[in-house]
Amino acid sequence: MPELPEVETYRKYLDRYAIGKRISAAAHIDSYLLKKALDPAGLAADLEDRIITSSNRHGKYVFLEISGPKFLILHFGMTGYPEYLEDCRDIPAHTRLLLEFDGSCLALVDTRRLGMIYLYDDINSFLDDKKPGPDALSISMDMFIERLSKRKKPVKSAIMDQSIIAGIGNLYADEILFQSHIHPLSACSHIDREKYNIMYKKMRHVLALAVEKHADIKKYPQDWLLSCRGKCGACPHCGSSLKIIKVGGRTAYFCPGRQKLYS
DNA sequence: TTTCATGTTCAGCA
DNA sequence: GTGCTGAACATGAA
Repeated sequence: MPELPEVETYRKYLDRYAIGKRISAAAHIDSYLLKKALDPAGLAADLEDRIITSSNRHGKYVFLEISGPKFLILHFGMTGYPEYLEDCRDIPAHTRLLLEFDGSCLALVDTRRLGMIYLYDDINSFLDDKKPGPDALSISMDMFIERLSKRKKPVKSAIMDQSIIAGIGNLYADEILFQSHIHPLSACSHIDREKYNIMYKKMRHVLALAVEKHADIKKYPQDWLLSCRGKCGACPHCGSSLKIIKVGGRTAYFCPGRQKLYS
């Protein structure tokens, strides 16, 4: 479930289990995930005998710095996650990249294969290529308002647009709008500044608390939409039934009684 | 069997 | 050029 809180949780997991490790070999490489003309043999050769030295994150991307230096850049798609293995003989199904250390292993597992793997010499050239917007937990309120308020598209599509703000996906977009009392179809250009202030604070609150809870939905407050989405069907605040619509091709849950449409 | 799913990308259109 | 929409991608669960 990789949106910003999940990806940050994975980054911390990698910090714990991969930093300082020497890569003795890379195996189980699925070329479908390799981008930028990477090929399995070339990637394996580039990774071999390197040490993983640090990690960073921008939006939904994790950057693993390896001695050289180079940067192994991971995107977890819709179903990806890292898994550390004490015993390399027990490789999980759907492993798309396996980094072998001296005795242990790190698997990148991704059932649907929508994840992405890049290797870059530096992070800035990667950011120049992909041009993601500012990270959702780093952006200032002024920048947040500036980047959103001129858009004409529905606010939900805008906050999920990685080139506007990086890190928010379908589930957290619904949660942020739910807590901000904004209808997902509201036009960005019609939301007033005061409401943007609220949305900004709710965005930070939702993402920060989700990171603190290690993106474990079971630990989220009961009055969050995420604790309820797809299960209870009723708004955890007012009890009226949640509505399900499509916004920008994605399923949106919201409470029509509490979320105002700006149009 | 069909539909849907937390991801991005890109062709096509106004 | 800008900005937006919807289909496509790969796979499994309901």
